[in-house]
Amino acid sequence: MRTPRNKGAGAEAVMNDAMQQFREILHERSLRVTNVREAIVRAALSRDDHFRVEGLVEDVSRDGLEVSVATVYRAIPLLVDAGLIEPAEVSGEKRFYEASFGREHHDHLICQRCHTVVEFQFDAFAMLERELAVKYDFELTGHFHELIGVCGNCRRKKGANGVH
Amino acid sequence: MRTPRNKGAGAEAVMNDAMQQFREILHERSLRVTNVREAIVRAALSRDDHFRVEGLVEDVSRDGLEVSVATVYRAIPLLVDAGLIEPAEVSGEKRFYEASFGREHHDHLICQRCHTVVEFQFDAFAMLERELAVKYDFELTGHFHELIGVCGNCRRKKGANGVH
DNA sequence: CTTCATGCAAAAGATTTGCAAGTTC
DNA sequence: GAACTTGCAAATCTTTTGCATGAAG
Repeated sequence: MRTPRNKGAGAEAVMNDAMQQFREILHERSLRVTNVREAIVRAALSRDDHFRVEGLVEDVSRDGLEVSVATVYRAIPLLVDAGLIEPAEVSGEKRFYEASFGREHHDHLICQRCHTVVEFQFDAFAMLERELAVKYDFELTGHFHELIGVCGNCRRKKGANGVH
Repeated sequence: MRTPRNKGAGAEAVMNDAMQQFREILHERSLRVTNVREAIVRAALSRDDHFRVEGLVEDVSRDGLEVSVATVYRAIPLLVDAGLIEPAEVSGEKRFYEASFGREHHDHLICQRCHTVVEFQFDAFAMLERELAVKYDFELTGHFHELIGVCGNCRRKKGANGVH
């Protein structure tokens, strides 16, 4: 469901770069480089899906080190600011993140029945957004763009219209 | 900041149509038409801004009738399904809604410094979205599109770049 | 050895739910 | 009268925070 990932040789290099970038953010802010924070970074960047804070807690502990949710919550903004992760699936009730470092930006097409998430990347949108920003005198720093619908599979299963 | 609203003569007609649509949803589901639900609908459609559940509770009570938050929470999905309101500003931590019945669909451009919200409506986006839906075999039912940036005012106040 | 990080438990905030009493159809 | 609503309070869930103890620089 997601764009190709760095699973092999490149993966380690990406992880190192990400960690480097993370340390820089920490230094800039006079914050400490700790095992726990690095473990959180590794856990987050190892995920290929949309994850929640609880998921990271479990991943870190599965990795040997225990971490409290409070600590992960405190670390999340740092990872976001360092460009390692970003919010995903904003329109739903729950808060999800996804690894973004070293990956191309994309948006999501979400099936409201089976919750399948398809990533898409469509430059035309970005161009229009830039046009709009100029028109309203905004300097763009980010965006959320989610398309909600019913995927082909679900339509075939339960009928051809949107009625439930 | 928002598109022109029905404040005068048309407002009442819109409210009636909305209420009609709401009653239909209730009937379809064998749910009851109650004073409380109608008061919630009136409160929601009277708002021209992005509101929260708590705000509706206050509006309804200001209108003479008391209602508990639980009841409003229970009513929200009905209003959404009836097409009277829709989620707005999902990107922040808090959940906001806005009246949508009888109003043109629009998306938001939000200033991350002063939180000004500018509405925009740009048909070109919709066309691209339809194209994408076809490509991925989705039947679109909705979308969420929020542009984040820094407005001209804020840029002039605190410098020309995005650094804070 | 000063400043920051962490875990824990408590707090806070938002939303949901069980239940008894009141309403709608 | 049967089925649905509502308010209330308790329960959940998610995220934040205060504080004492333990590390990083």
